[in-house]
Amino acid sequence: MSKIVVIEDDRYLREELVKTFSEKGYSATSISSFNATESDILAAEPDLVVLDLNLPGKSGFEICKWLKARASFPILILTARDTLGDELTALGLGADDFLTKPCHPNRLLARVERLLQNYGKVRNLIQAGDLILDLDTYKLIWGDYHIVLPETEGKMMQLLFENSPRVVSKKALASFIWGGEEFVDENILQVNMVRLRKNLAALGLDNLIQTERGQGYRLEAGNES
Amino acid sequence: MSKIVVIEDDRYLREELVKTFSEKGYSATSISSFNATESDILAAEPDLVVLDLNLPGKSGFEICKWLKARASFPILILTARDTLGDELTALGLGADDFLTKPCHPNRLLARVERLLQNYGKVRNLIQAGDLILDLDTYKLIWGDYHIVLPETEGKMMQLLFENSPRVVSKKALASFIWGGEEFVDENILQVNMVRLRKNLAALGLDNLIQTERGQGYRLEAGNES
DNA sequence: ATTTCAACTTACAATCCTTGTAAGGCTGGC
DNA sequence: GCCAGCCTTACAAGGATTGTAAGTTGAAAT
Repeated sequence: MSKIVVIEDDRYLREELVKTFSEKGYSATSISSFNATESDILAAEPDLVVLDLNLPGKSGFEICKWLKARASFPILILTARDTLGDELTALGLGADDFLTKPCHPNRLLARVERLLQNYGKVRNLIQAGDLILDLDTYKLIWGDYHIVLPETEGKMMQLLFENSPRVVSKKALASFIWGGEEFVDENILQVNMVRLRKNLAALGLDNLIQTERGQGYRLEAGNES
Repeated sequence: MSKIVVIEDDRYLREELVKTFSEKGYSATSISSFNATESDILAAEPDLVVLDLNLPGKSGFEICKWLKARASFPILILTARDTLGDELTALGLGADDFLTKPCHPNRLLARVERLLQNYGKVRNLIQAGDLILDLDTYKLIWGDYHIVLPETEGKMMQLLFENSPRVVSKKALASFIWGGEEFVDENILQVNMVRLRKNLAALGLDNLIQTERGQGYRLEAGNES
């Protein structure tokens, strides 16, 4: 059965949620320490995340955005703050649904069920800014346009997505694409970078990938908050 | 701007909704006669549909299912019947969101905005039963599994999807795939059918496409209501 | 201004995937 | 058993993708 991870700092509600999901047959867990929240979530390999916005330390918005850039599970925001602004922000960052507390368990379950069914792990989609990348086919979506990249270029895109907007070294790219330990030829990487950039330009994305001389490449994702 | 079509039999609410959307800059229209609802909607080429469940004649559920099999725009159900069962049914049929009347305009707008942004026309997805087909890449999704079909097989799938569960003649398939008027070779169609079936079997979908001797092929989509 | 090294660019050939052709085998209904 | 309709397999042409080779360009430092 699907695995759900609950991110909620109120202990009572957290356990209530886990119980609700468990009773419905889901494998539900939660995170109780919020030091390395994001990586803890990734490590748990969830099929869906229920995320509170008010957490000690980092904001739920940040976590949502971070996760969406490197994983494809749906994120359901569950918050006490009933602001339309919050809802718009969350949905803009890629959140898949937005419910306010208190929330009837059946309503929550219905939404979770739908997300798992419709937008679940099957669609390997990751997101950076206003770009979406399908990891199965390397279809890149931007606004009304899309393009299907060949595998090598798609993998480059993937690693750049996952680290956006940080710099990715050529070494990291090469080992991600070809898996090899040592880094024999650096020319082939550049060739593929040219090809990728050409494909992106055809889409209208001209300066998406920037070169950091001596360090590597960086993807500056588009308009977001 | 995106085009929204409102399907609602209550005249007052219908005009209210159209006005709400228009003021936000959408191109909103509605349908006032419900004789050929489904084809009217398709003919309007919407980017999103707001659909009431209680309509004179056919049920909203039927319309939702029919549309999802041959178009890729998101469908938002807006209904007065606040039953959890309805919500589950609608979402199971592929509806993308579910709101109950009365509904604050801002809430509705926020949801519409999200659907257009996240799951809009960009992703060319059509649905038949529990299967999903991406028309850009011909990625076929079934539960936890997926496969990427080559173009020819993907097109076969598409036409079978759009007519499911009715029979599609070989002639129709051939002219859909190759466009030609006359139907020269029928062997190539069978070859591709074998390949498609082999690919489906690898996914676990063994008897998905049935042969109707002398008539054509038929796609019997999986478990649904 | 010159040097130097990283980054960029283009052309070409090997490889793999997809497609159509060909030829024969199977099957259900009469 | 016969025939039309359907299925199956093997093969070759064509195209897309990938890596190789061999340069040219450009920016920082002297």
